[in-house]
Amino acid sequence: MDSNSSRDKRTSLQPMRAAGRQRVEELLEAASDLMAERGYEATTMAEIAASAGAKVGSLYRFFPNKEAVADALVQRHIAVLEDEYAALAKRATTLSPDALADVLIELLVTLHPRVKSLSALMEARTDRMEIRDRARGHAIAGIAAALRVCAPGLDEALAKDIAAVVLNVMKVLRSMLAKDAPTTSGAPDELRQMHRLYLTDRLQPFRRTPDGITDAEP
Amino acid sequence: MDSNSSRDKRTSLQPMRAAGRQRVEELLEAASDLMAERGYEATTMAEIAASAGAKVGSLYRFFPNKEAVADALVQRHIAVLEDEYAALAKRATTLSPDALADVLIELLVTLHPRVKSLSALMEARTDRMEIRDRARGHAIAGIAAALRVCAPGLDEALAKDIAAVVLNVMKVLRSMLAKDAPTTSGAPDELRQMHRLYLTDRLQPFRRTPDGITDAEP
DNA sequence: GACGAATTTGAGTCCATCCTCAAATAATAC
DNA sequence: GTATTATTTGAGGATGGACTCAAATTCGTC
Repeated sequence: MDSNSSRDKRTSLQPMRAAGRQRVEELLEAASDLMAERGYEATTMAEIAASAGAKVGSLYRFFPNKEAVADALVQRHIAVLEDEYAALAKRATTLSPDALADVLIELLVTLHPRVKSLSALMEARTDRMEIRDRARGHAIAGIAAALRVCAPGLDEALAKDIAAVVLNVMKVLRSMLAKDAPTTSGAPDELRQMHRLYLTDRLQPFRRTPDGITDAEP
Repeated sequence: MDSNSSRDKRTSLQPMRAAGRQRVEELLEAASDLMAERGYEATTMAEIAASAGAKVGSLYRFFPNKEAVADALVQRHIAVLEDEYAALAKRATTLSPDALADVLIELLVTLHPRVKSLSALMEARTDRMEIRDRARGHAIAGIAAALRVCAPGLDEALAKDIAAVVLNVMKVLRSMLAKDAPTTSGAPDELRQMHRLYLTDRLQPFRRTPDGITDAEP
């Protein structure tokens, strides 16, 4: 339908020079920090620009509106997650369900510096939810794939259901560890414990063994 | 410090007549519905009034500002939760850990009609977070109390940590069952399963028996 | 029904924030 | 150096939504 790949929302140019690309980086970095800190709504376009050492005009040169900034951030976060899940799927062959549980649940925490504003952006309510839905879909597919590497024979649909649970546990752990966390100190460990119990229970029947695959017994 | 109990934020009168009390009910009901639907920020004062068949002026007669509306809603939600947790603590003597796990996790779901906007309000970022923190505190204390009735001897601090986990699981289940839920259909059951496994594991050592209390063994 | 008090009204003020744009400046090509 | 193109600037325009208030209306009481 579209002759070129640009969004039909008004004008917004791709940066053509090194300086422009650099600016875009700075703007997105600033936006990510601010939105992670205050949330999507509470972050203003002027703040983003100022925090990147620029003026609003520059911001609007590269992004047609505020939502486009959020979308660009989500896109980048998706890319990071894709990479990490791919890497994890490779490692998963050598991991026991227990070990996989631990790696999975810490993933969002260790990845935090690279996807700082992800949770704030996933919570934000905007007109087009499509990108956010895709992000969630990618995350679940990635986790499900890792699970099935570790536990071959695990039903595809079931793997996605389990992945949805795992993703939510990851989110809760992240929120518990946030700096203004209003939770008791032992809670994160309890959460980890619950997650381990659950994944062990779910993956044990399909556990990969050195010489093959043990069959399930109900 | 204050001579009377009213907030120092401008004027706002208590309703003096039946009509006024009725209006306040309608306004809060409308506010709860709208905020549950669209979130705190996206709900405007004019919408709240209109949805209750009133004009903004009436709304501002009883509430000094938007935040006061949210606070009043949270207050009411807290009261509902207090009641429910108290009732649950009574029932808990007769419940096995398994049964308690099931009752607990469904609580926020069954209570939903009465605390519709609670999750939206807990997410909202406003100046004064104090009321929200108290709400969370009450919820955790209520859950912890129920746990300790079911499992006497459970350490108080540990009970709170477990309660924090339970509360978060409840929240996730609620969000999974929301009408625009973006999750796979089997996910809620998986979540319930995880919760059961966890609580069983945690409470089993302190399980109440017909003739007393079995001691813990690590 | 007359009086005062509670309630309702809705037009209007104020202000924050998104977004625009024409002109200035900097980088690149030749 | 000059022409061209990319980038920056920052003062507004436009909008929307929180909040105000004086006047109108309704309610309760005697």
